[in-house]
This record gives sequence, C-alpha cells and structure tokens, in this order.
Amino acid sequence: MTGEAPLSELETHLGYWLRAVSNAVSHSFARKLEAEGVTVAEWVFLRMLYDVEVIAPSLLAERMGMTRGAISKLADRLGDKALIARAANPDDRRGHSLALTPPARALVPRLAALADRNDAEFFGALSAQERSWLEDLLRRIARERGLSSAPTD
Amino acid sequence: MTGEAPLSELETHLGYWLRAVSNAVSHSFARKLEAEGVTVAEWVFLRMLYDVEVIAPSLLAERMGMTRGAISKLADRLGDKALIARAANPDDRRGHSLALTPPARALVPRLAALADRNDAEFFGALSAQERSWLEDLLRRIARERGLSSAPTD
DNA sequence: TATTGTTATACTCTATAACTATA
DNA sequence: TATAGTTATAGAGTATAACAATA
Repeated sequence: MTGEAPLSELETHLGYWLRAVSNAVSHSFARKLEAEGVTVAEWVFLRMLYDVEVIAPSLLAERMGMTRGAISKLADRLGDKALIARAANPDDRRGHSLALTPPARALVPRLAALADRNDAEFFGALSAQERSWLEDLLRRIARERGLSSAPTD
Repeated sequence: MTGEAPLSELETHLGYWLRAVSNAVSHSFARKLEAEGVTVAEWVFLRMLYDVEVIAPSLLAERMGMTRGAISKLADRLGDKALIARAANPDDRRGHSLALTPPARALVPRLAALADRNDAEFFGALSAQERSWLEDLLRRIARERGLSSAPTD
C-alpha cells in the first residue's frame, strides 16, 4: 500500500499567518469604529476626503481599489448619515464631487485616534526596530506586486 | 485662525499595510482556487478534514473561528459539490460527522500545491531569514492576542 | 432544559452589467 | 458614441437568533 503523499500544512504558509493577524486587527478596528457608527471602508473613504477636501467618485474608486458602483453605495450610506455631501460639477454635469460635512470633519480625528489605538494594541509590544522592519517588508511586497490602492475590508 | 490638528495618515498604520498585503495575497489565492471551483473558506474546511478524517461541525466551527451556522452553510455547498459527506453519529444522534469524499481527497493535494505556489509568488523574493522573521513575528502577535482559529476570508 | 445542527434574516463587501444623464 | 454616476443582481462572509431533533 502506498498511502498518501504528505501535504504542506495550512500553518506553513506566510499567507495564512498574514490573514490570521490581519483579520484580527481589522476585526478589532471594526468593533472600535462601530461605536462611532462607521465601517472600515467608510473610515478610509472619510479619511481620504479629509485630505483632499473634494474628489470625484471615479477618482476615489480608483484610489480605494473599489468599483464605481461600490463607491456609489458607500456614498449613499455616508450621505444618509449626513457625513458627506454630493454636488454636481458645474462645468461637466455628468461629474459629481464628494466632500465631508462639518460633522464628518469633526469625526475623522476621533476615528484617527481609534486607528492609532488599534495599531498600538496589536503592534505596541514590538520594538521600534521590529515595527519599522515589518512596515518596510510589507511596503516592499506591496510595491513589488504593484498594489496602489487602499485596502478596505 | 487655528486650522485643524494634523492627523496620523492611513499609511502610518501597520494595520493598513498588513491589510493591503493580506488582501492581495488572499485575492490572488482565491483566483487560483476559483479554477478548481473552491473558495478560500472551503479550502481551509477541506484541508482540516483531510487531516482529521472525521470531525463534528461544532468542533470544526471552533477551529475555523466560524459560527455553527456558517459551517452549516459551507457544508451545504461542499455537499452540493460532492466534496464532503455528512452522517449522523450513532451514539448521540444530535451529533453529525463530516468527512471528505474520495474526489475531495484527490483534490486537496492539488489545492495545497496552489497554496504553495501562491505563497511563493508573494514571499519567494524574500530571503529565508526574512521569511522566518516574518512568520515568527506574525505568530508572536497571534499568540499574544490569543488567536487560535484559522482565518477564512 | 440543554445541546447539536439547521434555517432565516440581515448587513457588508465584491463583481458584473444594465441603465440614466450628460457630453 | 463615449463617459460619469447610479442601480440591480448575485455571491461570499459575518452575526444573531429562532427552530427541530435529540439527549
């Protein structure tokens, strides 16, 4: 009898551990954001708008690595929460612009503090050198694989 | 005028880069699995069954970090694909047992090869030492945070 | 009553594609 | 016609809770 060939185990893959830790970090962050009534994707959306003041949905979709349809739905939800305002572009009325409302502008710094706290909870025990090394490594892989858009989920 | 307080940026969080790379790795793996008609969660499910021969849904749920309801739905799909068989436990007829079908047993090694290939694509450019550091670091964080269950999404 | 597993409901994110209105 | 944005549909994952069968 030949038996079966031995297989690589789940835990031998770096992708496994990356996913395990990443899921835990994101899930923990999501629970913190929940208290402010916002999802992780909405946080990224709001944070990007905070810097640019005004942006077209299609450009935001590109930067967030989402489809225009997904951005549209996200914008609906944020509009319902009165966190963003939509306006038609006067020059080309096909185009719209998205901008934060004053309440959203006040909210984003609180959300940023939650992001800081979440990161500290998971990576605070690492040395500064380890954190810097980990960031460099991840950035390198992202660059090699041509990742340009923000992760949302 | 006071202006606004400066905020930490998205890219300053390790969680951001972790999510970015992890999403890319998982997405790439999902596309490979797609050719075999299987999702990432189904892969983990099948891979675990491969080792244990037989397992109760509730125990598998615990090991995969999913609810019993989610496992039930997953088992439905895998049953439809004729990859797993369900049977009632003779001793306690509330309990069921899950096991791979022969086709699934033949499939898992092919899926494992895809997992190996995907890992190599993303991490093959790292040195052996870097890979080992990264794994140790991720394992350490997982252990500190008490992560025991397998990541599925 | 408690437990095992299933089912129902609902929400988020994803992907594709049809649709509207402008140009 | 092409483009910007919206809407519809479907699939996958997650979470909660009600439910049936069994103990």
